[in-house]
Amino acid sequence: MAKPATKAPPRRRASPVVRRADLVTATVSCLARLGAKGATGREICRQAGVSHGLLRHYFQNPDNLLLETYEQLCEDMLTQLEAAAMPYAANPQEALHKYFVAVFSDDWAGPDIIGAWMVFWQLARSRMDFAVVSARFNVRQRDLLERLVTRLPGRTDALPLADGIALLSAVLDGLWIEYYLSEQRTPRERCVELCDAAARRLFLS
Amino acid sequence: MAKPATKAPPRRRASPVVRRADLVTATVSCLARLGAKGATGREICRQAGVSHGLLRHYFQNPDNLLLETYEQLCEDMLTQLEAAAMPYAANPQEALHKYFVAVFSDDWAGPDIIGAWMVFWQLARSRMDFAVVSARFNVRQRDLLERLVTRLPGRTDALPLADGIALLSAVLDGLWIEYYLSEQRTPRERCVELCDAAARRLFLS
DNA sequence: CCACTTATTAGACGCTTGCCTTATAAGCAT
DNA sequence: ATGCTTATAAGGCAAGCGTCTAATAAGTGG
Repeated sequence: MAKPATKAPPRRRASPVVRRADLVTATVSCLARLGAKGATGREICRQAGVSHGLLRHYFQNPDNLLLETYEQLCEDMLTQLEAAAMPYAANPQEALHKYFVAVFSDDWAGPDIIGAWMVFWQLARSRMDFAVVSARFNVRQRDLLERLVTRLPGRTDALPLADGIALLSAVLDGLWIEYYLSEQRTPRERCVELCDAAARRLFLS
Repeated sequence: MAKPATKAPPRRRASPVVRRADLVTATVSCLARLGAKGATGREICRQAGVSHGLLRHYFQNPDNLLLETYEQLCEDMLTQLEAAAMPYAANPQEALHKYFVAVFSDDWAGPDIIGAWMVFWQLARSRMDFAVVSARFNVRQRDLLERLVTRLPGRTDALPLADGIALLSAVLDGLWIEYYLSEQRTPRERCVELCDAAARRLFLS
C-alpha cells in the first residue's frame, strides 16, 4: 500500500477535452525542442505540468499520444491552409500566394513546431500507423494545391499538369526543409518568393 | 572484482580502422531501421556483433559515433555524386541526369540508409555540431549542382541563376522526401524523370 | 450535506541505457 | 617462445523510462 500522503499539492481538475489538448500541445513542444529521443512520456507530462501518471489516464501509451498529436496537427494545418487561401478565390494567383505564406507562417513552421514534423516524417517510415496518417494528409494537401493551380488563368500545358503539381509540391517540401535547416540562410520571405517564382515558371511561361 | 570468466567466446581482433568502419556501418543501419530512438549505443554494438564496451574504446560516447557517422556519410555521398556526374562532363545535360540518378540510387536512398538522413536532419536542428556538418555539406552539394547547371548549353536567364539553383535544389530535396515517404507512390524512375523535367523547365525554356 | 464518480498524484517494479572499471586474450616485437 | 601492448568482453552502477497500482481530492447528483 502507498504511504499516506505527506502533503497535498495544488491539484486542479480540468475537463478531459482540455487536458487532452494540453498534453497534445506539450507533445508538439517537446518534439520540437528535444526531438524524437527527448520527447518521452514523462518529459511531456513535465512540460504539461501534470504528473506522469496522467498520461496513461488519457492515452494508452506515449506512442499513442504521439500518433494522436500527429493526426490533430495534420488536420489543423490542412483546415487552416485552406482557410488562408479560400478568401482569395476570385484571384487565383493571390490565393496561391497566400497559401505559400501560410505554409511558412509561424503557425506551421515556427520554432516550437517545425521540429515536430521532422520527427513525424521519421516515424512515418518505420511505423505503419504513422505512415497511414502521413499518406492521407499528403493526398489531401496535394489536392488542395491542385485545386489552386488549376484555377490559374492562362495556364500553359507545356508541362503535364500532374508533373507540375508534383514539382510544385516538391519545391514546397524542399524549401520547407531548407528553412527548417537554416532560417538564417533562407528566410521565410525568400521561401515564399521562390515558391511564387516556381509557380510562375512551372505553369505560366 | 569481476568474476573469473566462465567461457571464452570467439574473440577475433580487427584493425582499429576496420572496427570503426564496422561501427559506423552498423550505426547507419540502426538509424535507418529503428530511427533516432532505437539507435542506442548498445543496439548499435549488438548490430555490429561486438560487446557494448567496445563503443567506448573507439568513440567518446554514442553521440560522438553518430556525429562521426554523419560526417563520413556526407563525405562519401558527395564524392560519389561527383564521381557519377564527372565522366559526362562533355555532355552537361547527361551529366546532370547522371547526378539525379545517383541521388536516388540505392547507395544513398536505399532502404537501409534513407532513414538515417532524416534522423540527422532532425539532429541538425537541436544540436550545434550536427548543424555545422549539415551546413557545410549543403554548401558543397549546392556548389556541385551549380557547376553542373552553369554548363548547360542554351541556358536562359529568364530566372536569376541563384533562384534556379535554389529551386532545383528544393525539387531534389522535396522529391527525395516524397520518395522517402512512399517509394510506392513515387518510384525512383519517376523522381529522376521529374528532376530532368524541372531542370529543363527552370533553365532551358 | 453526503456519497459517488473520476481526475489526479505518487510510489513501486522491471527494464534498458550510458558510463566506468576490471579481467582476458590476441597479435606483435624481441 | 615470452612478454608487452591493446583490442575486446563483461560486470556493476546510477539514472531514466514505461507500466501498473493504490491512495487522494475535486466536482456532481441526490
